[in-house]
Amino acid sequence: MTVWDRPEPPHRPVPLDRERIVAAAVALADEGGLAAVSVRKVAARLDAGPMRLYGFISTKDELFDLMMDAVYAEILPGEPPGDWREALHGLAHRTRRAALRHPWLADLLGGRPALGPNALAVSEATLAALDGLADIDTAMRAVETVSAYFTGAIRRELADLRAEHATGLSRSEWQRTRGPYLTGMLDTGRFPALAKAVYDGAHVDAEETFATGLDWVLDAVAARLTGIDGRGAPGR
Amino acid sequence: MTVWDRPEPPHRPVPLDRERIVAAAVALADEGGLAAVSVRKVAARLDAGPMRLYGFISTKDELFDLMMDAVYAEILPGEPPGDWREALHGLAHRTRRAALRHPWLADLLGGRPALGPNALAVSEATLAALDGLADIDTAMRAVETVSAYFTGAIRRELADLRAEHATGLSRSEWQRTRGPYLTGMLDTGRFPALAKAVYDGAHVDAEETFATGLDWVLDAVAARLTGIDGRGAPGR
DNA sequence: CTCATGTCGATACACTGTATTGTCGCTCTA
DNA sequence: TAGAGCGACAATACAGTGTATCGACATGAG
Repeated sequence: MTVWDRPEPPHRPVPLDRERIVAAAVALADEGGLAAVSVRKVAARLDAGPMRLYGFISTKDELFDLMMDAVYAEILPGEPPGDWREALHGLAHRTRRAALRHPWLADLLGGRPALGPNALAVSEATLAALDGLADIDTAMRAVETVSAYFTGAIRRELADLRAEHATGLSRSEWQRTRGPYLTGMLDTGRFPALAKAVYDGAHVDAEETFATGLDWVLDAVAARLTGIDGRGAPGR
Repeated sequence: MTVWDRPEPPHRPVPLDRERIVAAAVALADEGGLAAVSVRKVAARLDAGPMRLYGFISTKDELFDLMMDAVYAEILPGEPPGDWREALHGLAHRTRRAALRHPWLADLLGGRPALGPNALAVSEATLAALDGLADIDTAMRAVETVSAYFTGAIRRELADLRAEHATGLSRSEWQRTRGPYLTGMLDTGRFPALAKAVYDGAHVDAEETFATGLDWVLDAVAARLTGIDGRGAPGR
């Protein structure tokens, strides 16, 4: 029985694991946004039937969870930070850069609790950088407050960015599309303060806005961390 | 020709407007989350065919925009705030309460630029409260920073809340579901700082966490607003 | 060599957003 | 008053979605 007689071995299914699945899903999302990630398309990229994936995940949301955690791997600090401020500063900026690389991250950020191993590692590294500087509750508040800030800021930045890009040519095209409505509204005179802000504002670039707001928040944290009794000035 | 001879007039379509459409959509979302809002279901609530809605919106996303703006009406300050801090404080808390009434708001917050009339009115009222206290750019930064904070904080709070509720009975059931995995991970010893935080943390309630973080951020804003030269302490 | 097992793919279902097309009542004109 | 145009509405259609179910089949054990 020569090779010629023997039929080709039956098409063995491609071996699959979560890593390959997530990589395919992330690639799809990078190309076409979260909406482009469908169970069928991910499976197709892996030469598998759609139902195959349900051996590894039990719901599409879980696929999103895995994608999130894959990105948290990019957010992990490369080397131990010098101090707590550098740790939080770095965390915020790395998260932002990850979101710029993977715009769909903005849709997921803060959407569900991040409990994957990489997300936990990020939390660990961050909390560790605050160790000994304050009681645990203050440290957690610090992390949560800063995280809340950059989550919100990143979401807004990417929402704006997407709104611009959606119209086609960025900026000029956008001004022509959204402009008429907005200028129309502002010219009604019902929003004088807003109009002044829009017309007289400096329109600083996104990164600087992000960095500045972050510094404000970090200053607030510093005030509590370095306060004599750990409480700092009373709020309100 | 009596009434009896005359046939019933043909079924006249229910008059429709955006307000009714949005009200129906909001009701559906309140009951079953954003996922429960489908063009068909909204239309069905109004005794209309699905395509009917496309005379008022051109895309489902636009329906979401309208829903958002409807909620912004609830966020508008009832009376003029006493000072800038009260304005921002009130804005944050009203937004949070709106999100607790309409949990789906968390999915939309910060997702797309809010340009509806009510959103603009909210921005106007907020910026107006800061008028004269600083240059325009500083005022905008203040609003954006605080907004970023409470957007992120609200999203996280509702994500956690949803994760708890999803398992069925809140808290105890949740501990039993997510608990095993989390404790398992923490007990590996790979996350000592995180483990300490989870086990020794005080687990303060959500509203206090929100309020405290907000006060921190407001303090940071205050430092810039009342600074002699409007810049306050240099960051980083 | 046979049989049980468990993995994989096909099929199916209920549903989605939206384009297209047809219909029908109203209003304006001759 | 008859007709014609028009605009709003509904029905149908299509391509795609997440996921449950089920049948087949290659692989391992006996």
